[in-house]
Amino acid sequence: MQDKLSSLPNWLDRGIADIFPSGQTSETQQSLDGLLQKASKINKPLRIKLGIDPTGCDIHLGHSILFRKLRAFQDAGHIGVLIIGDFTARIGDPTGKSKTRVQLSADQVEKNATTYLEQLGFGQPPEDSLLDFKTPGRLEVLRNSDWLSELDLEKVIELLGISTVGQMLAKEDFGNRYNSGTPISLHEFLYPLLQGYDSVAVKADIELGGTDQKFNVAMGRDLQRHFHQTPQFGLLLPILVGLDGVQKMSKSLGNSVGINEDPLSMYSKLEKVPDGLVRDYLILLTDLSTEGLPDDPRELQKLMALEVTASRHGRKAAIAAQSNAGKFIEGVKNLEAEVKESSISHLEFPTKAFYLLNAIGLTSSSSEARRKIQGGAVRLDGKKVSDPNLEFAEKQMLVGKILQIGKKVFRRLVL
RNA sequence: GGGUCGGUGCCCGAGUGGUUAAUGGGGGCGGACUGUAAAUCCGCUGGCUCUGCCUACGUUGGUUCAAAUCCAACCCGGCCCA
Repeated sequence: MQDKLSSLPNWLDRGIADIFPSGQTSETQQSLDGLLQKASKINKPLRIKLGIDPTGCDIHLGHSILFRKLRAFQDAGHIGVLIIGDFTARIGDPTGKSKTRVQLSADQVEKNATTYLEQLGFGQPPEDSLLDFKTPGRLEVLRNSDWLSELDLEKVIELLGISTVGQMLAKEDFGNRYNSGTPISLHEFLYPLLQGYDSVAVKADIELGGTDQKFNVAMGRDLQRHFHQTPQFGLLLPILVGLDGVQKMSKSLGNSVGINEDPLSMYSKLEKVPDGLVRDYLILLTDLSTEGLPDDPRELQKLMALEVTASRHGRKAAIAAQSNAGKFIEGVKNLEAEVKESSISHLEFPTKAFYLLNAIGLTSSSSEARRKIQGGAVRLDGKKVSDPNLEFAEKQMLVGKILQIGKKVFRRLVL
């Protein structure tokens, strides 16, 4: 097992959670290593499937692990087959879900897909983007509605016959939901089958996915076998734990870092990930060698934040972000150029402190603004504001000053 | 389809006629501390230019001076039976 893994090239081996099948080579089933060697011998690139659900709009670092690996395959000369699950998105992957997904309109799905591709670097030179869209023969972008919307009932029944209720309930998410009495709709059983059918449709040699996709990827193998194809390999990558250090990175959990966030935000978020995660982040999100890393946890944190930021924005921007982040922490005194500005020109004077906070969007309600002030979180030019009803008679009392909530949120007030 | 139990704030979960914007826990946010963190302690956690007003306990109606709490219908779900 160990030998087998180590025989893989380094670009492929780094940060892998699971490869299956991983058993010894047999007559009918070769190892992944063997498959790669054969491909290079006969000069036939492999087809690497990666499916994405265009349900949200923002790609975060957690997603980027998969794209980074797909890119590595591209750079090694293989074909990335990016499947936009425009059809399956309408069902919703039940993985890890306990609630019904909102049904997306076809328009919305299409819009999301476009945003996804832009974020992945569509139209950009390969050196600036996550995936290589430019080099001929390295990427296919497909939509699974192309083949899934063609399925007739007979075919659907055939697909349903390939799996059993027992197998479905053996899937962790379904099993948990079933045992805890949480509803499972029948159509959700279709999701793994349809995703598996994608593998048949694109004749995938390898499918990339997070470890939570094991069931779906394995289902792809079953379907390929059923349709007389050579079953794909499953290459599972770890799920990135989010900034909270507990749950997987997810925008809705508020523990994520968007792939296109500005360098300062990205760096600031990354430099405070829990110590236990720092090495994982380095391995999964950068190409940095794990040899000779600093022992001091704080230094390691900073290094990781710098490297990850650099991988997205370039080294120069990352270094600037690191220096600015330091100023944020030292406090408002040293803060100069890099503060966001908020216009107060639309405000009517006299105005009260809590109203100001809400009007420039620092809080989501005026009640919240009152609470923040009462809780001692608000400062104006470093001086604590403790009365929500504090009045400012005219603009001149505020222009140029810096309004602060907590330790990390600053706004310079301008006209 | 029948029986039965249930649907409460971001989540879980108390409350079964009246100091209930609704106990408690989680999460989140803020303060102290610190490595910017973790752990710990403290505070906040519906909306509104707020000494007050408004909207909230699946939905809609009803009973009552008064309902999350009682009644009816409907919607949604679990379990058992078919």
